[in-house]
Amino acid sequence: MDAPKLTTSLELVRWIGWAQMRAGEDWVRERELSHAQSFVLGYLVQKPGASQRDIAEVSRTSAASVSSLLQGLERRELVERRSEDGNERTKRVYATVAGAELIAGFEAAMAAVDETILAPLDESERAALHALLTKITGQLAQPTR
Amino acid sequence: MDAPKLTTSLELVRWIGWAQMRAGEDWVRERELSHAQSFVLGYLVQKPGASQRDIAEVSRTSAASVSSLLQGLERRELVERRSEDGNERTKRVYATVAGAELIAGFEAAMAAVDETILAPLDESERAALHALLTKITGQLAQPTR
DNA sequence: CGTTGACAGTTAGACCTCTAACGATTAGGG
DNA sequence: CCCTAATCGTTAGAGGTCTAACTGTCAACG
Repeated sequence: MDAPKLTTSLELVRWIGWAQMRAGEDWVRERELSHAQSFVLGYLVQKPGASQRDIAEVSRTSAASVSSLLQGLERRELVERRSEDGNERTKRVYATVAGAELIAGFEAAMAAVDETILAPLDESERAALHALLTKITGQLAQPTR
Repeated sequence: MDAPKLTTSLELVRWIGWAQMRAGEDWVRERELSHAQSFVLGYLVQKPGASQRDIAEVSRTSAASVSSLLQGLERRELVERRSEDGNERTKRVYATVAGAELIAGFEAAMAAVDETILAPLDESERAALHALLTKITGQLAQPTR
């Protein structure tokens, strides 16, 4: 999706964010992962043992989608589900070694994309941009971790 | 989708862009439009008479999706398709008055969201942000119009 | 205890988007 | 002219996400 006019700052933000997303999606596509799957896998690397409930909340998707999405990841042995703590109702989900390695590759690719996008700015400009963006995001609802 | 850590500038950009998109999606959802439909309708308001080919290219979606997407918009009388210029192969698409009104409401809503997001910045900060973002986007592939 | 209500996860069915294959129309070169 | 190739749009089938309804588990309270 292109931004239509690119006049206001936030149209520019939309455009940049979209360019990032497209690059990331290209990367995961080549590995036959969906955007949602890569996000969930990334979350599991940072939060091993998260419940499906947690995953649904953080990725702002439905519990039903998480269920089928994890089925796919489990089939490819990127993820494991177990019941623990004598709790048969909740399932804890863990990324496997293969899953963690995949995510490491993804994050490296995204960092490279970010570097490309920021290339036109020098150090002081980057610092200024970061300060302005931080000021904006401070006002928005914080992400859940 | 939340951004995971929010440390780098581009993670912040992702986060802001995502907040915008979510707000926009809420708005169109209430009107029973998909994100893709609202985008296409918006494009048609700016480019009356675009071909389906054009629409697919600009919205970076498949011609097949455009086809069924326009069927939905046509059923709701937000859009019209006609063949013109003695050309029976290409169909030209136009937003109806109702369609244009819907988009006007959408854009007003998005402008309000943007204002809320930018609220923490004063005039000079906004100018600085705009300059930095322009410098970045100048390097990226320009949108197709 | 036993019942009732809340909670975690799965399944069923609808919708939307995609890729691939297909008609139909147009343009261009012998 | 006509044959070929390219272009525009549609249809068919697969895959993914959503909502709603369901099963199974836990907790609380009489």
